[in-house]
Amino acid sequence: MPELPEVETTRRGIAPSLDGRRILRVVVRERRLRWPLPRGFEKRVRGHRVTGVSRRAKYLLIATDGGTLIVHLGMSGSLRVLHGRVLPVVHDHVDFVLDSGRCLRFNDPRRFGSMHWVSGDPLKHPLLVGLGPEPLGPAFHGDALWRLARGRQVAVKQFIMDSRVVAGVGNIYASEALFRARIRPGVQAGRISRTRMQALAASIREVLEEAVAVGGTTLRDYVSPDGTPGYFRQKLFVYERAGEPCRRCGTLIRHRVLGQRSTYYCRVCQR
DNA sequence: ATGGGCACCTGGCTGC
DNA sequence: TGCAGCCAGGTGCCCA
Repeated sequence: MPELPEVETTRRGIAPSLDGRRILRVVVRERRLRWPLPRGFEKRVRGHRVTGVSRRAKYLLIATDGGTLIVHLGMSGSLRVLHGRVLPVVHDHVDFVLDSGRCLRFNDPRRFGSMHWVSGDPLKHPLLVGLGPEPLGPAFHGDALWRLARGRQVAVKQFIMDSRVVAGVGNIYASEALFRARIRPGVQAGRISRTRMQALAASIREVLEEAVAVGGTTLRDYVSPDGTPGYFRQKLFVYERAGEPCRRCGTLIRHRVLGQRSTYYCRVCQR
C-alpha cells in the first residue's frame, strides 16, 4: 500500500498529535508482524515522551526522550490517531495510548509491516544503515545515479527500486518516473547516458514531490491518518493503465513483469 | 559484487 | 453461490 508519499503523508498526519505527548500505555494484540514484537516491547516503549516524528525511506521514526520507535507500514499497514476510546477492529494490532487521551493505532492486514524499538541512533539500525540517499534530499542527483549504474546490467526500473541506490522509490512511482523521463523500464541501468540519468533523477524527485503535495496515491484502500484518500491516482500516467491510451501520445499502455513486479510503460514515448 | 527468486501474509477480484 | 487461482502499494534473505 504505502510508498514514500503515503508514508510522508502519514508522518505529517500523525506528528501534530504525537509531538510532546507521553506514551502512557502500549497495547499489543498481535505480535506476529514481519518481525515478531519481542516480549517486553510494551514496557520498553511505555513512559517516554515523543520529541519528533521523522522519516527515512519508508520507515517512520518516532523519536522519544528514551529511544526511537521505527515503524514500517509494509504493503498494507496504516497508522491513525483516534480520539478517546474506540473499539479495535480486525487487524488493529498495536495501540500507543497518549497522555492527551488520544491513541495511535497500527492496523496491518497482511502483517508485512514492522516495529522496532531502538535506544541509540536509529540511523545505525541494520535496517537503515545501508540505505541510499533520500530521493527528496540534496545527496540524490543524476550524477550519483549514473555513477552507481556503471557496469550494472539490471533493468533500470529494478535499479531505481534498489534501496541502496536511492531510498524509498516503490513500484508505482518507479513506473511513473520512468515515463516522465521517457526511459523504458527494461533498459539496462548501465546503458543509460549521464544526461538521461539526470532527467530520471529529476523525474523521480518531481513525481514524489507532486504525490506528497496531494496526499499520495489511493489505489484500493490507502487512507491518510485523518481518513482522507490520496489524490495522486488521477495524475498517474501509466501505473495500472495497461490497455488504456497514453495521455501523451494515445498509444495503448503496455504491461510487463520486471523483477516480479508489475511494470507499465508507453512503448512510443519511452525508449 | 551482482542478479534472480522466494518468503512472509490477508483480502479482493475474476472466471469457471 | 462456491471456490480455486491470481494479484496487490515492500523488502530482507538465500542461493548461484
